[in-house]
Amino acid sequence: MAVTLKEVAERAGVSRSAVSRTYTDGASVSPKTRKKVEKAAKELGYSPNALASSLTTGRTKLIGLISNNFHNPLFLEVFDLFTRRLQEKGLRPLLVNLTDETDPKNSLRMLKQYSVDGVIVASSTLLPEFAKAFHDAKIPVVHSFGRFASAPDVHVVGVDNVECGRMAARTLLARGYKHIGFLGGPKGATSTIDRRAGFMEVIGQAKGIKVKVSNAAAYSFEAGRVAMLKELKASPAEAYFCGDDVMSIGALSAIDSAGLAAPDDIGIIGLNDMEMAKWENINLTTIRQPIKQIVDSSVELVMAALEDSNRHPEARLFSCQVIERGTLRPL
Amino acid sequence: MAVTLKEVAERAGVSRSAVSRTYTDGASVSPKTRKKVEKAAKELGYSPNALASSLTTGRTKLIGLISNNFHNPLFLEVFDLFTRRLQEKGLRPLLVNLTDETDPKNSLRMLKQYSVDGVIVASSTLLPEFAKAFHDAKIPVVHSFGRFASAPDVHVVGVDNVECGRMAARTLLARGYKHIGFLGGPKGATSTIDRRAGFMEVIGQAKGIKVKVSNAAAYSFEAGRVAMLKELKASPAEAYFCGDDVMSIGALSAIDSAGLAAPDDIGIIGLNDMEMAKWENINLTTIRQPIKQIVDSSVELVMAALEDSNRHPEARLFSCQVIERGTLRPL
DNA sequence: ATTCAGATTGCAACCGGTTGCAAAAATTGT
DNA sequence: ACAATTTTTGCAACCGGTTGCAATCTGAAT
Repeated sequence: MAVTLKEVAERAGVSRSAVSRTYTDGASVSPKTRKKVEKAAKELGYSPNALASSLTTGRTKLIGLISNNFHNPLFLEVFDLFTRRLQEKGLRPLLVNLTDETDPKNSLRMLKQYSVDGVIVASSTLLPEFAKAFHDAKIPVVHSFGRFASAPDVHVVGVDNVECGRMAARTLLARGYKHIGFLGGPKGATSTIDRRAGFMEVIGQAKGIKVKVSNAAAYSFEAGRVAMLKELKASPAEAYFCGDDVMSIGALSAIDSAGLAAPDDIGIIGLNDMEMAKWENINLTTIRQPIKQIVDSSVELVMAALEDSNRHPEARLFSCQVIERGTLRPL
Repeated sequence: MAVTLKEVAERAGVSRSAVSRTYTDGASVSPKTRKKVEKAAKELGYSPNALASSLTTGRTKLIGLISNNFHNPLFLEVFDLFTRRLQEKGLRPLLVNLTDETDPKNSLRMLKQYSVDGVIVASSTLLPEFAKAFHDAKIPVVHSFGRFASAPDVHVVGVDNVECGRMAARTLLARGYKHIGFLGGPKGATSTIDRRAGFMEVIGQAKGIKVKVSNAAAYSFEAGRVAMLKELKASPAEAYFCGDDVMSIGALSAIDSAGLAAPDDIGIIGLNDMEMAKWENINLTTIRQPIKQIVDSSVELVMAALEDSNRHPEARLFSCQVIERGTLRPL
């Protein structure tokens, strides 16, 4: 079917090794034979079979890109960035959708079958067991958007969610809100737990502030809307820190439905700064996660882990930044 | 590194062939040896190397999933559906991002290197040259969301955009709009060209209707907003058929910025029915593309093409449906 | 012209599997 | 118990590459 190395070798009148060497850099080939080979290859339309070579080299250049976030628009941006960056580095993403997967075993088997060189787990909600399972199978893995730990099991790159919580609280306090709300994502999500801790820490140090805490069922529009609708029934706070941007938009929609408006009646600050947040009809004040940096750093880290597979697990944290838009009262 | 077939064979006290056969269905193995092999495999944690086997079988079960739509939220849904469906069928998506690729050669080389069994091009804006290039290289390819042609070069599955245009026009006429607008996507996009043709056909048959046509620079929020802002300056139509949902949302935002509202001042009908369209604060009347069916059918078709690689190119078209929401005046 | 180091080349074995073929084993019928 | 079938098994070659090694070639130095 496809053109093979052997055919090229015959046509060029050289050995198979010679052909192989022209396509492995660092190998010793004279300019003369290289010319011959390249000529023959071009005529035949040859391109080396990466999978076959992986057999001997032990490297497929395949990276498992694993996620269960296929409903948060932020992740479209994340996939865009990951695929481009991996391509730039000569790696190929094998996309794995873990949406309704509960058993790490299955995904592990799948990844082993395709002998991926490494794995990037891109999710803030995926159970750490998954990343752990890959790690235990000696597959280099980095957990992007994962939870920070000072002594992590696996490489982690993301943001310091505790600090994000503090940042949100400070932002709300600075604007003079006295009654503020923490509207988190799903209760069990580590991101929510951490943000809440930071949030409460700062609030606790302030005086005369009333807080209320609640959780949405998911990081989604609908869950955000439902949660805010519920808030509005029982004396709502003046401003809320919402679990993420898409939840925030749900909350804004609830506010609007109730005949109220942000920031005049209720303030909202989100988290992520996804593309949509800056749409004029949304114009959401939010905390930006530097996703480009997280992605680039994840790729860099997985490559480093490829080189040295018992590299010590590392946590890389990036700082976030408040993006002022129109859903919080001005300073 | 990884456990190989040979080790399992030794441990189980059988030949390598026996092990191989236990994992290829349809092969002849006695229950007894199968037991032994499975035991040894379990103890060793063996899983067969799909890439190595692809060498002899000629099938990698890798499917190139190619797109340049990483900014339209609809495509997150599309990727979700594709990855799940492919996984269900035992295929693995190798994701390729063509965002800034102009030369089909590069992508072709990349796909050949990884000897994908087939390719799914998921994009309505990608140049047909790409799909064509893969097809010429004898790689089974289906173009999802591609342009219908009665004698297509490659397998196509999508919707009949001409009919969508007609449907939009009929919907607007039925609501009594007399001055209507076609606000298309980028001028060169075949989807826009086709929809416009259908739209104008129906309008042409109606009496006393005024039409105006314009194009946005891209299928994006910003382009939709800019285009509508421009419309609003010079006597706008009463209602518009917008290139797609995300453009529609941009247009709605422009309408809102101008102090107007839909549907009271200006009506909008979109196309796609992406998840966001039903968000309460958007509530967009739109034409639904049955993306689940398109995806499932694409996967089915690519699998069929794998079986019979000179299967005659086929176009599969699905019908769309108007989804009534709140951006068009009621009937 | 000779020597020698360094560069280039081909041979052959190997990577982790699959598969056609013939031999061996199990099953069937009588 | 024996022959005829059918099933199971292992051997060995092969898939498309890579790579250690020894042989050959090259050019510079003597």
